[in-house]
Amino acid sequence: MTLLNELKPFVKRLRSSNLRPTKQRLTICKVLFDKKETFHFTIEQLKKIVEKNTKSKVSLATIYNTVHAFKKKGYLKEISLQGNKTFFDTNANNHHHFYDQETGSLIDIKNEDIILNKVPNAPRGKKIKAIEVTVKIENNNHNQKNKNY
Amino acid sequence: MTLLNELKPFVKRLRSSNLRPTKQRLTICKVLFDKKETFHFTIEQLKKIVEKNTKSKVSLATIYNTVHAFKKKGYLKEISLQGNKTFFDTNANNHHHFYDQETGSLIDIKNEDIILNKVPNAPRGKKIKAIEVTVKIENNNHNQKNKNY
DNA sequence: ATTTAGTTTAGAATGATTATAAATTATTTT
DNA sequence: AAAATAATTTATAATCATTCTAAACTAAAT
Repeated sequence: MTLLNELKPFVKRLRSSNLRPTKQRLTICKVLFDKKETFHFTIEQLKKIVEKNTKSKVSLATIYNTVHAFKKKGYLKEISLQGNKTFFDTNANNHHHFYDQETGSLIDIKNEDIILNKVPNAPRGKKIKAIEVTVKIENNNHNQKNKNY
Repeated sequence: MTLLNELKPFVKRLRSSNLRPTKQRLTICKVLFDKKETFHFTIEQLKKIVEKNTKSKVSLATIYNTVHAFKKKGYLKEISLQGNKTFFDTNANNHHHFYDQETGSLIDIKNEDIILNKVPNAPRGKKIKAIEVTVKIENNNHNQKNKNY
């Protein structure tokens, strides 16, 4: 009954999106949205977390299907990054990122911590949908010349 | 001899980067850097252009090798975008992009056309290497409700 | 001219993602 | 509540981009 209660809002949310509240989807919801903090993940990572939580296997295809369904409904954001792995973000609101390519680490920047003073007009017939800033970072000592102290 | 002359600067450039000026690399240089305007491309696109230009086959591996070598030397930039295909940019300077996900089209925004007024400090031990802004655009009439005129 | 080192190449290997089609499960209809 | 239906899950195959490999080739150095 505790279980039922904690899943109730997800059942509602899924139903309202025309997604059937299946066991798999509810587990994934719990893993993704029942946290204090938002976070970033890859498909493989999510699969592992879900399987650890449920102590049972979930098909990789289901993870892909569900993540894409959630993305389409606006519950998840796909993050634009170089490289071949796709990252997702449980923070679906507009916000920005620090990205360290050397370590692959990704850190959220709150929307209000970046202010754009000047933005060009969208090309003819188009309008701006979102603005995403990626601040690429590297180690402080990177490229530091050897100094003789 | 005309041919030799127009390739001379590329020979020089390659040599100075410790890259041997091979036939393939020189053709790729010509395709990439002998244009008035910079442009964006994928590996497959570049392969096609190069083969049309030389009327002969070039190995896909060579295209990959060369593009990565040029990127490492700073002659090309890899563009961060969602999706599985990697885009490169012959404009290696700092600049930003409009991106229309529906059409996949990518348009340069000059660095000076976006001004960031507020930027957060890099995390501890890190420094900012580059800032990239992606302005996502969509059709003007997207999501427009039907109106009865 | 010979040697050495770097480059190209075709094809194999890998890794992420998508497609497929049968089995299962949720919902709707009766 | 049982039967019919429609959506979902699943394992596996297929696809696609990218990287690896090792042999053949080419440029540069001796």
